[in-house]
Amino acid sequence: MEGLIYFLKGGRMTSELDKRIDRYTPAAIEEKWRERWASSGLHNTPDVSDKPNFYFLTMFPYPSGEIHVGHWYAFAPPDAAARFLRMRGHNVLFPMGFDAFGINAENAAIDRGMHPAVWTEKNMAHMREQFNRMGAAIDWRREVVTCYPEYYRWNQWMFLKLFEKGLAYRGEAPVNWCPRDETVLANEQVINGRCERCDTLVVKRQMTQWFYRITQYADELLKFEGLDWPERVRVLQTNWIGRSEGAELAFPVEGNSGDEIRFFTTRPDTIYGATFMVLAPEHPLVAKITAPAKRAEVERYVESARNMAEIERTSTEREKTGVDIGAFARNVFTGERIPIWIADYVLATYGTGAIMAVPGHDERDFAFATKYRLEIREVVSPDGKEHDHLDAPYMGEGIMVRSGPVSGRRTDDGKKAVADEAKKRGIGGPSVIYRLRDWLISRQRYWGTPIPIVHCERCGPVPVPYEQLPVVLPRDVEFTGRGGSPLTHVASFVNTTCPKCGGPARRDTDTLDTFVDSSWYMYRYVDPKYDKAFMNKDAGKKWLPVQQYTGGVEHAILHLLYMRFMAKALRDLGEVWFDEPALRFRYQGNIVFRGRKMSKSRGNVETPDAYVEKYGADTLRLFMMFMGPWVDGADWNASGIEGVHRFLRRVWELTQSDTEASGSRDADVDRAVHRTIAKVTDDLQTYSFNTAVAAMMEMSNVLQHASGPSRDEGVATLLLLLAPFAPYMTEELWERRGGRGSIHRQSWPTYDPKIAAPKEVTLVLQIDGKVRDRVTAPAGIAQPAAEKLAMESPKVKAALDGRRIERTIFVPDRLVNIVTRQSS
RNA sequence: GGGCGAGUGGCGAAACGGCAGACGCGUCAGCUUUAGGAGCUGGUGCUCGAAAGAGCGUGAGGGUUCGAGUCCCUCCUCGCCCACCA
Repeated sequence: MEGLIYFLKGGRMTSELDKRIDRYTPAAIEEKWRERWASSGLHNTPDVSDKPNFYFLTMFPYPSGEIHVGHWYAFAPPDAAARFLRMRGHNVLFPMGFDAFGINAENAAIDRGMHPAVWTEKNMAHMREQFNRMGAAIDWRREVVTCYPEYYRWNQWMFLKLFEKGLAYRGEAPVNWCPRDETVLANEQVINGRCERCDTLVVKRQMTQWFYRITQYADELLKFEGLDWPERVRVLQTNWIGRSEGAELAFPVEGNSGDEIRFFTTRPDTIYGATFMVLAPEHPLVAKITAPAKRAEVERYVESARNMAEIERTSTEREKTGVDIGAFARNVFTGERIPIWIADYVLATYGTGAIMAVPGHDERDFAFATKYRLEIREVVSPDGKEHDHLDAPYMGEGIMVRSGPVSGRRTDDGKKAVADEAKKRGIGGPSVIYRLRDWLISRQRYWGTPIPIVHCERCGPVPVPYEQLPVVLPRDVEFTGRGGSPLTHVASFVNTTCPKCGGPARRDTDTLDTFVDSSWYMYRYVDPKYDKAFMNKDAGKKWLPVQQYTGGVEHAILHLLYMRFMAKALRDLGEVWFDEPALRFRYQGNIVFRGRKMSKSRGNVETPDAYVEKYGADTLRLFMMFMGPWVDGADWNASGIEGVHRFLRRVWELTQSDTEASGSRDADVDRAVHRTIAKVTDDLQTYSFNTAVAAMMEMSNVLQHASGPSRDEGVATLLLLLAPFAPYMTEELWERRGGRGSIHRQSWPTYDPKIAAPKEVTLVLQIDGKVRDRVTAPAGIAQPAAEKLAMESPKVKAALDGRRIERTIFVPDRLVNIVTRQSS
């Protein structure tokens, strides 16, 4: 069969027999071109060519083992978009790699006894093969794999650079701990109080960990200037960073210790209503200032808060609890002595871990005060009148009452007045805080980048000297799944000497969060084998920043925020020359299966291989793009795949049949062709793949019923338009029709608006907005002529009977609407 | 509880404020075929009607407009994100 296809190539079929034999056989065609493209290096991208460079990046996958339909959805449409840009005259870098570190590999090792490195290699080999079957135009020479020492040594290098700059630090903080994975998690990896990976309830633990100081860039990360990113992603990031303006103030603790409680508030104007204070149970002052009589009760409460799962503790449904610690602070504005409580509704990790409670004007404080019979005082009134009793807290703006010298002011004005007054008295002043916390980057896991730090009893944490990088992850370890990270048990790795004093020391056994790996991989693609720096800057200058980035919305906060942070940090280290790593971002929606996320544990992962086998990769690519709007994702249902396959077969048949070399042009066909060029070009720029495919289907329907030179040219044009979508079949047909070189190296067709413009239009005739008739008119018909046509319509005449014409609306080439009034 | 997004045929969907349902799936009828399949031609929102045609139709209700799936308000349902953030 295959031989026959080769034999027949280029020739037009004449007999019925030949026609039947020379059918579309995707399997043979696709294999043939996979080999040819690989050997000719068709997808290799030079750093310099006669065309302008364009860096088109799609988020690299985790090597989970299988390219599933979700991957196809993420990669096939961007591949088409990248191919389109190539035909439009760009030198497009479309690289691929693997985000190869991570906990799954380690779990596979524990479950199956296979080393994570072996498991990962096996998976990558399979997935590369699947990428190739997809027909993705990937330059594999530029592949990046994050678990190789030549990659992660630069991860370590960056860590040390950030450490020098104070952007990486070791600190004690209440952190998220997953008891099952036995590791800490970043805030961003806790989903509904559960571990992102294994769904186990996360608890808070006080631990010493490594952090990247992302909060230093909070304000800059809120700016999206010059970025063409979807509104949705910008909003998600903005909310995640959570900027709040207010004041940070301090009230002294009663007694001689000189202690004070610092707190943040967005409502300094309500300070005269602060009738008590609340500390987080973990607040460092608790142990110090608790009254001896209350100590036992307080300790019990602190202990129970510590053991509570994060989700339970922060549940809004739960009734508030707390304990009076028997200490007092002074509200320096009212001069009053106010009680200090601890309660777990105050979070140690936000602000200063302490609040002034204003029950009259805060819901949570109101609920707490009501339960524990604490004073609720009105200090803001909507109308300026004082009320003796509040049934509910009043959170709105208004006139300040019972507020000493600032009474009678409006709250917006009072905010500033109180903050200024506090500053004058030396107890604080205006302040801004963020919801965003520093990025916790250390993990107690094996399969990741070792943190290049040595702990010396005498010198403390000491950076590994740059010339000793990489700190290689030891291969021989035992995977038991218990007893913490396997690294802690590898004596040859752990025991070392201090680079500073030469004394005995221990290596840090934590590894870096894999989101660190992926925060800079786009710089590595330009020259992944470069061994003098994390990036070959000469090559990088030709490509970066990324002009188009695509990936799933689920990374809107995690990866996309870390990636932006890393670019800014590297910029401040003098290592990159731009503020933002990716100028334009577009996301695809999720592919779900019967309304649920596909996952191996649910056993509902759909593999594309069977469809590729049956219909070919071109069909599956096209189907992925035809299903619906790319941003919306889809519930996987392959029932429509026959339709796109039939379309490809029809295109194939179009190119097989005889055509008339002579004959006259057909204006209708020419118009359809040029309109389709316009539509597909437009849709590819806006990622509206589904309507682009629909337009090509319409075009092929027109061509099927046409003949002559217009048809022949139309078929050639259709192949070019279809090339980014169905690269294999179009390449085969291009060759058979005697095309020179690869179809993928051809120029994208252009269209003539004059040819695309319709000659005739259908004018809709309306009476009072209701459609009464339709007439055909020459395009560009003027209003008077159109109105005349309308008045000639019998249906319009009938509908106008007994009505007086008030006015007429004319929309060129579209409609005439006659507005009437009942004549009396 | 807050924020964002979405509700259109049996299904996936399309529609610069201007012919609702392009394109495709499914389905029905016809042609073709020994048969199955594939292919081709045509129909297919709902209701009434033999037909011509008429009426009704974009989650519900109101509004703006000559004209609303599209803009505004209220509500309902679903999805995503955040969720005691001071």
